[in-house]
Amino acid sequence: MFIQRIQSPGSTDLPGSTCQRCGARAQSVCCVLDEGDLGRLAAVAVHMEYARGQVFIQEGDVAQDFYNITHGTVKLYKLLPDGRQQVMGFSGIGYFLGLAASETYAFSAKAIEPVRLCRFSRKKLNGLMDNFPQLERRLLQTACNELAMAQEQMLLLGRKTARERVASFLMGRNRIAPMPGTIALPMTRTEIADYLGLTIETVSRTLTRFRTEGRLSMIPEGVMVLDLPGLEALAGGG
Amino acid sequence: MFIQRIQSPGSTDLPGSTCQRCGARAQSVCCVLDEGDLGRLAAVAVHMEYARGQVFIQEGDVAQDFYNITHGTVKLYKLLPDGRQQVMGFSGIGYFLGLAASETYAFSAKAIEPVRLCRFSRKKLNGLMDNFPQLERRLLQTACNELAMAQEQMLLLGRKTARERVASFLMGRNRIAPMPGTIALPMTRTEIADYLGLTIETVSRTLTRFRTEGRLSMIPEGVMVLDLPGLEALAGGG
DNA sequence: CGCACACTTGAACCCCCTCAACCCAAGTGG
DNA sequence: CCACTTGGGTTGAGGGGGTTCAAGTGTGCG
Repeated sequence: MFIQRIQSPGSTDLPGSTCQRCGARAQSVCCVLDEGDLGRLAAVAVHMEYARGQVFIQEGDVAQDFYNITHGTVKLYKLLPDGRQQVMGFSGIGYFLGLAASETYAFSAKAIEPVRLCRFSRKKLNGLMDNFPQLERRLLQTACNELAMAQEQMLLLGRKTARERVASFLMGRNRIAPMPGTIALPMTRTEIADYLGLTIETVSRTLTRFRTEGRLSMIPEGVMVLDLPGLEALAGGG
Repeated sequence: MFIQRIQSPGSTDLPGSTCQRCGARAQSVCCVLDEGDLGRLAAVAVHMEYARGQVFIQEGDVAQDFYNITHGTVKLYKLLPDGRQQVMGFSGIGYFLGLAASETYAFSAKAIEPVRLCRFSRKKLNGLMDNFPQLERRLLQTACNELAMAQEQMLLLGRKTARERVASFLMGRNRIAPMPGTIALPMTRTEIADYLGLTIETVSRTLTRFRTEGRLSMIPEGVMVLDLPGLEALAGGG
């Protein structure tokens, strides 16, 4: 449960330089800032690193910080009192965490791979937003995107069958895959099940059935798509 | 399917006056603007009225307008190709509709009661946001609230039982009820079912069972809560 | 080796869905 | 006035998709 603070080596610790050479910059909200303004962002950013399995946002805690993921994957989830879990999503590089209207976090966040991220204090970022309206507009866009994805997931959870859910999940992963057709699944079957509102057994059986139907093949890191049109049709509920 | 355009009578049609005396102002995003700025908002607003059953936003259509509800209730929903329906939410007075990152609407909207609303062109409102950053910040808050509610609904759809879903729905309605304990249900059982990821029969049976258990009593406009603690406990999944 | 963890597979069960009948109130039209 | 229709709601019987329970496989690791 201990938190490791990453300090840049002296020569690269000039103000702004860390943000300017950040690998996640192009994919994150930071991309709306130019080289000069990045310095002011870097001044309020703290680099963090978490090991696999670490929970770094706890539902209900006071929301003091925002996070921007630069490496790895996290899962966002909510729990019921008896332990039932619903995963809200899996977030990777460039993803902005912590958007919340209320004073407390609405969900927990756990690293499912080794994760590196930037942490910003809410207060300081609010100050930054006053000076950089394009940052605020970008966050509004981000929030709207999140909302659209959440609504798509509500359709899945409320009305799709198990086969349609698993197919939808795979097609969603395929859309963000660096090499389409080869889908990485860094999360466990349990986590997939908790994301899709199913049990681990149903997920496993459904994947097996997709395999025996020739729609995909299993590889160590995930799956390879063999029948893209078929899976897309299933995912769309057609 | 025809759309009625409401024109204010001459004497009240002064710029800004319509917004200043709007009953929904205090509950809507407009509340961040002062009396003077309201005039510029009123200049870009068009008052609309829709009868019960009218669909005024169609999923997939180009998103040219935002809407702000001043009277009545609308349901927001998505459809699968075969007709399966998922209701994303029921929106009442003061609610801001049309927040969308993409160029097209992500859901449809139907009036389930006679509805009056203000329509703003996206373009004009974007121009307004440049001048009134507090409006943009309020929209960001709104979007974050929506997101939190959507995530709570994902937990419901993915992990709660039928009883817990209906109880959660009733407690949610109770929270926004003008007289707590007396819950208005302007939507049909079918619409409740499509909101909760259930069938109409299950919703009906569950309500009947709550009644026989002495948890509520049915009234013409909705239900009256008799066992608030019990329903709250059920809703929370306890 | 032994343990933990992730995953798969089988069998039985159950919650909710499907199908169907029925009630009731509000039109509507002769 | 009654006959008929339509839409919303309730209730019952039966079936099925997914869960639950259980056993077994594979794999990484101290």
